[in-house]
Amino acid sequence: MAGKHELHEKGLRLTPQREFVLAAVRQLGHATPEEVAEKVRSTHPGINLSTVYRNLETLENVGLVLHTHLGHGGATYHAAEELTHLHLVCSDCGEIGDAPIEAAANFVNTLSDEYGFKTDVTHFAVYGLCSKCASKKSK
Amino acid sequence: MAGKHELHEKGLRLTPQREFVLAAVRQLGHATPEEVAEKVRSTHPGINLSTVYRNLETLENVGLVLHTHLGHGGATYHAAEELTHLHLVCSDCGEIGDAPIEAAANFVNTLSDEYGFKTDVTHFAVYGLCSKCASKKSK
DNA sequence: TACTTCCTGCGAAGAGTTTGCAGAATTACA
DNA sequence: TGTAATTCTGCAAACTCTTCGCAGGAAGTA
Repeated sequence: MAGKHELHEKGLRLTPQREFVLAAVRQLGHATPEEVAEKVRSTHPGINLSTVYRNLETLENVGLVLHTHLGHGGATYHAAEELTHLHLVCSDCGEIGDAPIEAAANFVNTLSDEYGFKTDVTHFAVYGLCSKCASKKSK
Repeated sequence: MAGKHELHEKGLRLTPQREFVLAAVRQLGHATPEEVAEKVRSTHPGINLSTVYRNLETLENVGLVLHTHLGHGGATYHAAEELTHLHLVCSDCGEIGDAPIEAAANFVNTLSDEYGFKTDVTHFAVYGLCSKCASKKSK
């Protein structure tokens, strides 16, 4: 699966901790550093939180993972190749939904054409009410 | 300008601290709690940071101010009546630009029609490269 | 004015993240 | 395969940002 060389190619050393962190990010989809640590501990109990933080940063620097801000303050991490969707964060229930990037295509073009702003769609969270909470409120 | 009654009408007591916090938010446009505190201290030096936090929360509860997440973690506060624009946060220089809400109208409709998601446009930040940084990079 | 209730300042506590250091572990090279 | 150079990890402490408990003080009410 995850060839060992992808870390070498980036000039990084191949340590179990680093592999586990990368694997955890890929499995979790999106996860906070804390969640990544928890996941990693299921196979590598001794891993330190600092190590997770440092590896997330390192992996982000070489482009293997990315982080997004979903609002509550902390960052959440994604495998770079899996970040192909928008995040719809419900202000009511906190649920994080997905929508394809294409849904924002017009919006991105508008901002680019009219304001010269090159939107990084993969990095922003969209706030609002999910369909469940919206219908709950209209009752 | 800011009639004294607007706080009374919300069932809040009228304290100098509270008035200053509200005034600071209105003057600053968008500001972190720390910035609000700094602003308030220019006229009311002794104000405590906790007081600022508590008043921001109180004022938000009654709908006079709102907060948005611009990404770096902390929240920034706005006067409710002034929050009529999108935030374009530059990932490179950190500058916060504005765009009218209408620029997102199509996007909001798309999400509503296709995913049932009711976007709160005033609460989300848009990440990307501002025109200055974008042209810098293309050189 | 006197009373009730809310608000403020202060200090401490809590969550989340970063940093310095010493001891491993990994890699490169002979 | 052995050895040296360098990076990485774990641990503990430090830091930032935010919240909380408490006691005194201020605002509102009659």
